[in-house]
Amino acid sequence: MTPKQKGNVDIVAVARAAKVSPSTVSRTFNHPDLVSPATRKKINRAVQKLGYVRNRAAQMMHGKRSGTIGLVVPTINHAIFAEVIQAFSDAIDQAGFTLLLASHGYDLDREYAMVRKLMEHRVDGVALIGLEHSDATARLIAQQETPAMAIWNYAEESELPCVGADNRQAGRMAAEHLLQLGHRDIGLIFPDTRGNDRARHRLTAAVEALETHGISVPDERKSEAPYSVSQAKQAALELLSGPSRPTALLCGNDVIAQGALYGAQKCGLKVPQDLSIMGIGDFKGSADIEPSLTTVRIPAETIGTLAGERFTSYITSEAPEMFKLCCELEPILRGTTGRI
Amino acid sequence: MTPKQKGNVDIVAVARAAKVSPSTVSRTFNHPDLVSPATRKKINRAVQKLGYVRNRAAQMMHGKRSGTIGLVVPTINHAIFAEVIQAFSDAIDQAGFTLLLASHGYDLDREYAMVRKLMEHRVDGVALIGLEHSDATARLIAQQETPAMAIWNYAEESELPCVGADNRQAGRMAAEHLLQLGHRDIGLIFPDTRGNDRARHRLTAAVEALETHGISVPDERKSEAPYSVSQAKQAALELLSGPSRPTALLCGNDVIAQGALYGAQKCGLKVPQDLSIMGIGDFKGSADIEPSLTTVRIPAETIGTLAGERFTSYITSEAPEMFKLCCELEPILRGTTGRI
DNA sequence: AATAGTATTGCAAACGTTTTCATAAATTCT
DNA sequence: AGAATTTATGAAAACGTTTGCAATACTATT
Repeated sequence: MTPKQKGNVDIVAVARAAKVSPSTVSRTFNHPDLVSPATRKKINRAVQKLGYVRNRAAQMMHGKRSGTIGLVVPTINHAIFAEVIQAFSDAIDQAGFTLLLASHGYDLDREYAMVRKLMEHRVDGVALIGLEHSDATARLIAQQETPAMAIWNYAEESELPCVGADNRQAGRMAAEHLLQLGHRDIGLIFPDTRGNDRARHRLTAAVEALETHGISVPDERKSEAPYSVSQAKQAALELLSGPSRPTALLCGNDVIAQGALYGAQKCGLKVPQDLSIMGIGDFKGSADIEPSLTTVRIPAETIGTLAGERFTSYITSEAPEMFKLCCELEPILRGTTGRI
Repeated sequence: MTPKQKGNVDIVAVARAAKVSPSTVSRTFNHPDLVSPATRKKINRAVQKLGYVRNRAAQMMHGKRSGTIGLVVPTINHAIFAEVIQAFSDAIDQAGFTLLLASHGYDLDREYAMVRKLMEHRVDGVALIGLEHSDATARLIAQQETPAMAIWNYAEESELPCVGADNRQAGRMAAEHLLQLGHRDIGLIFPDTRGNDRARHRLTAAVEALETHGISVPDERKSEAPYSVSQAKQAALELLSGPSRPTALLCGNDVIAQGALYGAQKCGLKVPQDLSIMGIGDFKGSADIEPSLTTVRIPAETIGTLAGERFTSYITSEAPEMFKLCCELEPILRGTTGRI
C-alpha cells in the first residue's frame, strides 16, 4: 500500500518524489506563503504517499524550539496532582507543545536528576511543583537559561514565575473554620513536611491560627501520614483511640481527610456529630463522599490551565515578562464539619 | 561563578576548554574506555566548569535512540490510569528513558493526532491504552516502524505486544460473584463503550454470564455514566429511585462503584444489607472506603511496571521478540456485597 | 521590446553530535 | 634497536533540517 523506501522517509525523499529541492519542501511547512500553490500541492501529495512525518529533533538544531515542556511532579499517583497534570497538559497541547513528565517521589535530589534529564532533551521550559528545590536545581536552571516556573504555590518573593495558591492562607482558613464552629480540641494529620513546602506552610499557618486563639496543639494530637487514604485512616484510628479524643481533625489534604473519615466511621463515630473533619484541596470526588467533605478549595484545574497558558506564552514571547498568579482559595462548607 | 560563554555550551566549547578535539569529548561520554584517564579528567573538569548538558536531539540524528517513550492515555485525571502511568514512568525511567505523555479524552481521532505528535518527536516507542484504535493510528505505527504496545488489555490475537488483563474475564468474575450470592435482579452502570474496548468487554461478558444463568437485564436496569464519582452517584440515584430496585449493582469500575455507594447511602440504603455493590479495578483507596469495596482486582501497578520493563527491553533489544502478558485477576471480597 | 520588479526555486552552509578512518605515540616483542 | 602491535587522539563526513543568498522565471511598466 504505502511503499516505504527502505526505512527513512526524510525531507529529501519527499523532495525527490515531488521533483523539487529540499528547501522548497521545508518552506512548504514553515512558510507556505513563499511557495506557489501548484508546488505545494505536488509536495503534499508526496508527503501523503510517503507517509512523511516531520523530525522535530532536526528542526531543533536550527535554534527552533523543541516543542516540549517538562513537568516534574512529586507523584502522579494521587488525586492531588493528576488534575493539575491533566489541565497543564491540555493547555500546553493547545499551544502546540508536548509534555515530558517526570516524578521524583518527594525527593529533591531525584528532582534535580529529573530536571537534568529533561534538559538533555532540550525542553523549551520546565515546570516544577512548589517553590522549594535544591540549590543544584536552581543553579542548573539559571545556568542553562531554560525558562522555568513553579506551580501550586504562590509567593510574592518567588524568584521563578509561579501560578498557585497561598498555602499558608489555606491552612489558616481551615483552622479558622473549625475555630468558628467552636472547636478547641483539634487533631492534626499532616504528611512529612521536609521538602514539601506546600504541606509545611499549611501546617505552620494552621498552628499559628490556633495559637492566636490561645490554643496549642499537644504532640499527641499531631500525627504524620503520607498522602495515602489507608495510612491516613490508620493515623486517624490512632488519634481517635486515645483516652480522650479531639472534637475535630484538620487534615493536610483531602486524601488524608478521606482516610480520616473512614477511620472515624470505623470507630463508630458519627461525622459531623461526634467529630468534625476538615480537608484541604477539594479534590475531584470530595464533594461526593458521604458525608461530603468540608474543605478549602484549591482550584487545581484552574491552576494547571493558567500555568500552561501563561508558561507557553512566556516561552514563545519575544520579550517575556515575569508572572506571578495567586489563585483564590475558598472554604467549601459541606457535611463533615459541624458546630461542637 | 560559572562563566557561561554567550549561551551555547556545546561539545566543541568543552573540547576547547579541555584542549582536546570534539571527538575525544564525545568518546569520553560514549566509550570512556577508549580515552585515557588523564584526558578524561581534564574533560570532566571542563564539563563541570562550563555546565555542559548533553543534547539528546543532536545525538539522535546519528541513529541513536531519542531516549523517550510516548504514552497516550484516555485521561490522566482519574485514579484509573494515574497508577499505571506512575508505574510505567518509573519503569522506563529505570531504563534511562523519559516519558512523553499525551491524553485524548476517549476520542480515537485525537488519539491519532497525539501519536503523530509523539512521532514527530521521534519517540523510541509508543504505548497505547487498550487494543481498539483507529485505522489511521495503526497505519501510522506500521508505516513509521515505531515500536508500539498496548497496555491494560490482554488479547491472544493482538497484533501489538501487550501487557494487561482480560477484561471479559473481569466482567464475568464480577457477575458470577453476584450470582453466587444469590442476586437475580442486578443493575448495571457502565460508561459509554464506544472506543473503549475495556468497558465493552467487561459489559458484554457480564451480560453473557448473567444470561447463562437465565437472567436478562432489562433496559431500565442499565445506566450509563462516565468515570466520574459524582455522575455515577447520580446514575445510581436514578437506578435506585424506581418503583422496584435491583438487589445489586455491578459497576464498570471502582470509580463508578464508589459513586454508586455514595448514591445508595444518600438514599438511606444500607450496604450490603439492602444493596450489594460490585466494582471492577481495585483502585488505590477502594479497600479503605467504608464499607470497603468488593471488586475484581486488576493489578494496575504490576501492569504498568511490567509494561515498562518489557517495552524498554523490547526497544533496546537487537532481536526484539513479541510479548503478550496476561495479568491475573482476582475477586476481592470485601464489605459492599452480601448474600441476598 | 527592453527594463525593472516580483514571485518562485535551488544551492550550500549551518546546527551539535557520533563515528569511521587515519595518524601519532607508546608499548611490546624479537 | 628496530619492527610490530596497541593505545590515544584528531579530521572529516554524516545525520535531517532551516535559511540567507543567488539565480531563474514570470509580470508589469515604459
